Amino acid sequence: MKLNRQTEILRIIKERPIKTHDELIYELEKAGIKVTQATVSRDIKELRLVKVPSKDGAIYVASRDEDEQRGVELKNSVKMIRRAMNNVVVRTFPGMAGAVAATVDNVMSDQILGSIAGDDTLLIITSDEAEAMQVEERVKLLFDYKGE
Amino acid sequence: MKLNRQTEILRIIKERPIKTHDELIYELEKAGIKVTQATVSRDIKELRLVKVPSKDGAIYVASRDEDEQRGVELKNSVKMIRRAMNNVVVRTFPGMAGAVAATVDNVMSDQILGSIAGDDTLLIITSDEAEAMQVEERVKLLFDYKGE
DNA sequence: GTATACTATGTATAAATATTCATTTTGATT
DNA sequence: AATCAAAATGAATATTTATACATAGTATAC
Repeated sequence: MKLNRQTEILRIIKERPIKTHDELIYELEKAGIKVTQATVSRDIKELRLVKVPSKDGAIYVASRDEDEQRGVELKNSVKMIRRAMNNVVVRTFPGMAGAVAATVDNVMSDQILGSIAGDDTLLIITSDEAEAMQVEERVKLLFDYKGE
Repeated sequence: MKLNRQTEILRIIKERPIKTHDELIYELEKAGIKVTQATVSRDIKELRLVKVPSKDGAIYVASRDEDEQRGVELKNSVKMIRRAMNNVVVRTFPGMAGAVAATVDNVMSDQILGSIAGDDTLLIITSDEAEAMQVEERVKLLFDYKGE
C-alpha cells in the first residue's frame, strides 16, 4: 500500500542518510516492503523530497515544504501524542493547540474527519482505528515527536 | 571564472524555473558564460541547490539558510504587519500567531523585549521606537511581507 | 454480475546527473 | 620568469533518476 510505504520512507530518511533510490529500496525491503526503483522515484516526487548536496554526497530530506515546515516549527509546541479508537489526541503547550490544529488540518485533510482544538489540547477524529493509527504516525513524524 | 558564474547561476534560478543542467548551460551561454554540464553539476553541488519536485517537473532552488527559511516558510501565515510606538503588531491567519512568534523570538531575540501571541495576533515589544522600526523592517523581510 | 475509468505498479529505456581521469589554468614562492 | 601545488574544467563515462508503455488492481456506475 502506497501510504504505508510513503510513511515508511519519511521515517527512513529521517533515521539515516539515504543517498540513492537503491538505498531506499534496500531499507524498505528490510521493513518488509518490496518495490522497484520506479515506484520509489514516484514516491519521492509525491513526497517532494529533495536531495541536498554537500561535500560528500547528497542525501534525501523532506522538502521544506510549507506545511511540513510549519510542522517542524511547531515541534516544540507538542508535548504528547496518543491514540484511542479512531481518535488521536495531541497535547500541546498552552495556547499552541490552534496552530497545531491548523497544520494538521492542512496536511492531513484527506485522512481526517475533523479536529477540535482547545487551548492546549487537540482532538483529531478519523474514520476508523486503522486510519487513526496512520494519522498518529504522520502526526508524530510531522511534529518530530520523540516520546514513547 | 567560478565566482561570477555561480553568482549568475543564483540569479538565473531566481528569475526562471530551471529544470535541468542543460537549461542552465543555455541560460549561462546567453549571459556570455560557456561551460559544460560537468561544471554546472559541480557548481550546483557547491551552491547546495536543491531540485524540488512537483507534479509537473522539478526545479532548482537555493536551499536557504535556516532562519530565513523559517520566515519564508511561514510567509503565507502572515496577513499584516504594523507598528505603533515601540510595538509591532503582526496579524496572522487563525491559529498561526504562536508559530510566527516562535520564529520571531528565535531570530530577533537580541532586539525585542518580548512577544505575546494570541490566536491570530502577535504583539512584539521593543525598547523604543527606533528599535521597533528596525524590528518591523526585519519582520517584513523575514516573512516576505508585500503590503503597503 | 459487467463495463468503465482511475490508480498503482513493474519493465525497459530514456534522460539527467555525478564522477573519473587528463589537461589546463591560476596562484604562490622563489 | 620558472617551478610547484592546488584548483578548475572538459571529455568521456558511470551512475542515478524519471518516464513511456503495458498490465494489474480497485472502485464506481450501470
